Amino acid sequence: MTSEVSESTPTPTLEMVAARAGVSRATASRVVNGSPKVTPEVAEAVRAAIDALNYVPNRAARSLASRRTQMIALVIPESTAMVFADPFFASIVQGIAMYLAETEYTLNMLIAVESKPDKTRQYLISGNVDGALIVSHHSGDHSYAHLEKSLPVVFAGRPLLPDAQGGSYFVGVDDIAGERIAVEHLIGRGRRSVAAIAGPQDMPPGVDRLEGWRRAVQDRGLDETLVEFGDFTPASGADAMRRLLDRGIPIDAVVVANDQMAMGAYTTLRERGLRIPEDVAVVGFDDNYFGLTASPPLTTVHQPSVELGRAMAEVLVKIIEGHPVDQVTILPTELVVRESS
Amino acid sequence: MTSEVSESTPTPTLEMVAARAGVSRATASRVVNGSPKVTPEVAEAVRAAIDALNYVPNRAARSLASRRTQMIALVIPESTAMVFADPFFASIVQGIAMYLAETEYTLNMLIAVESKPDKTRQYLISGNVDGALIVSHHSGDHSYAHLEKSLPVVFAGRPLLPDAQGGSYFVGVDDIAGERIAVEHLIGRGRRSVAAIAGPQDMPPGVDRLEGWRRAVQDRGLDETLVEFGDFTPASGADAMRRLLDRGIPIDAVVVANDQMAMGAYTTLRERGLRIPEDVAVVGFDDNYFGLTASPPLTTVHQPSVELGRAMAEVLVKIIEGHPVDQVTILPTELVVRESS
DNA sequence: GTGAAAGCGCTAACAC
DNA sequence: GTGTTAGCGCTTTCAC
Repeated sequence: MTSEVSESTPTPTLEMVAARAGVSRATASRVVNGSPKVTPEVAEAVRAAIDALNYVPNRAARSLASRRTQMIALVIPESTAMVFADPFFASIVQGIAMYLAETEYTLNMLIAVESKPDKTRQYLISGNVDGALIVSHHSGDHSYAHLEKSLPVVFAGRPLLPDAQGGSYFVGVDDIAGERIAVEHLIGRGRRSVAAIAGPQDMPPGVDRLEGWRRAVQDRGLDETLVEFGDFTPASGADAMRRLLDRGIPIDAVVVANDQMAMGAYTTLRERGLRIPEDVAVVGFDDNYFGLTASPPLTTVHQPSVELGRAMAEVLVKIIEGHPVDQVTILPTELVVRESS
Repeated sequence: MTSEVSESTPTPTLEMVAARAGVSRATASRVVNGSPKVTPEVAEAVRAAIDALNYVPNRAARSLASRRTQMIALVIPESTAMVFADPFFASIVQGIAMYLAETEYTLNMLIAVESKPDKTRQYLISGNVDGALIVSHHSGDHSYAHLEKSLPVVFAGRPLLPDAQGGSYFVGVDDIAGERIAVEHLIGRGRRSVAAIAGPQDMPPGVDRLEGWRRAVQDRGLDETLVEFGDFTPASGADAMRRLLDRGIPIDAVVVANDQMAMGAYTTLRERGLRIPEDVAVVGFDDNYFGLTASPPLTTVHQPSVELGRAMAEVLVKIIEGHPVDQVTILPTELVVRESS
């Protein structure tokens, strides 16, 4: 047993490990880094010393010498910082963190303060991290556009300008296809007046989901003017629904660009005494538990959010380690039919 | 203008800054670190060189030499990783990140994988970070109990065992007082049969909020048996409400240990044809926008979650920098009266 | 396969 | 006030 009154043991160094194993620091280092050119017995001895001493490499020293930091930045623009209130982003972060927990990389979370735009940029390009993950509502953001020249970067979502993606990498879903399937589902159930509550048109998901609705509606020759916009918040969804209803045109279904606005639409529909789905069917987008636990449970387009985060991290690590990866990774969406449609 | 075809500029070092400013590395370092013992003119020259070169200190080198890492770990147990789905935790993380963004410290987010409990622990005590923030449902968690002997640690919530807090620091709210005020509000509005939907009894907030209800109810000599338990999820709140109603005892109000379970209670109440608040008043706890956007908007006990995160980070930084801080920081809750009561 | 030696970029005594 | 001098703990040629 260890002495109860043991002095706080000095942090073990590679030097100590090497001494205990009777080898040089170089060899000990090789074992730590899994170099193949070490005799099994020697490696074993070093490993024994390592856990006898409870040795953990000093990251600072390691990265100073190797010029790799083993750190990955997760950059969140301040304006998106409310991100955390959004279960979708929350899940992405979770996916990233969980993937990285299995690797040697460490997650460095940065809130990019807008008043000091250069601070974040400088931090990133100054070799403090091996790569960056950018999670922003406005994907392909402003200040991060040319970052990929200095270090590997992976963005959530799709590039803002399809042609301008440069050397950037993206991980996202096909919003157009996802929303389109939602509309077709509604039409398939006999709905003929399918309105849309769209998201902001300066964000790719806002644009693409609207486009998905538009294409489906055009295909069937239905009314393409039945659209109102919101900003992804529940309140804005409620307002948009109100405006849609106030047009006086009968509506028997509405696809909403995210679950939270769909919840707002629920509120308005109830106010007006309309039943869901009997009078108006509602379909959301995201699949978070706002919708899952709503009444009636919301039919929605599921995005694999945790997997999205996981994939972002995975792509970045591959780039860093020089493995080949596609520039754009698209994960599938899936329509989850519940009781609101 | 800079040449368009400039080679990728080598990362500037302190050495280069010093040379350009015509001083020694030591002096340059002093300027970078804000030492007072530098002649203003010299300092100015160095500063000029710094931004001419766009110099950013290399963290690895700095921390290797100074034995400080300028990194703070945010530890989230895997079991709590769903944390991110909980707006309350999400806000705490946001508060932490935003505070740290203003300091020299950097946030290192770790998911403590339960299958390798020592990995996280070792990482923390091996000098990779200057301090740790522990955000766990089970505050004062298992493996982190004795961490404070090795590095500064701040926990969210209150200590599990009041006497066993040792050298630990805590930041939280007074759940007992908060819930008590909620109950008194209900009684003040004439409710006489105030039930409780409590949280898990292995978490301080679960225990304390129940205790707050109990004390208030006891004071007025009301029924103390009207309690059912949930696990903080909406579904469990719905179930608990169902069990409460099934007892056949008339209930005219219910305090729920968090907003999400309150949303579940809403669902059940509606199922049973009971009106909120006419038949049953409902009060939640947290104040997130599940409740805010519910219909009717939920009366709830507000927790200053972003501030809680901010305070955690602030306390930790103070400890690290040797400033005095209280071991326990309690932030105020506030009853937000909306339409459900 | 293994060791010796030379740094990685910076801070911190210690002289001056 | 400023420069000199040692390292911080590790990786990585380069010989052997």
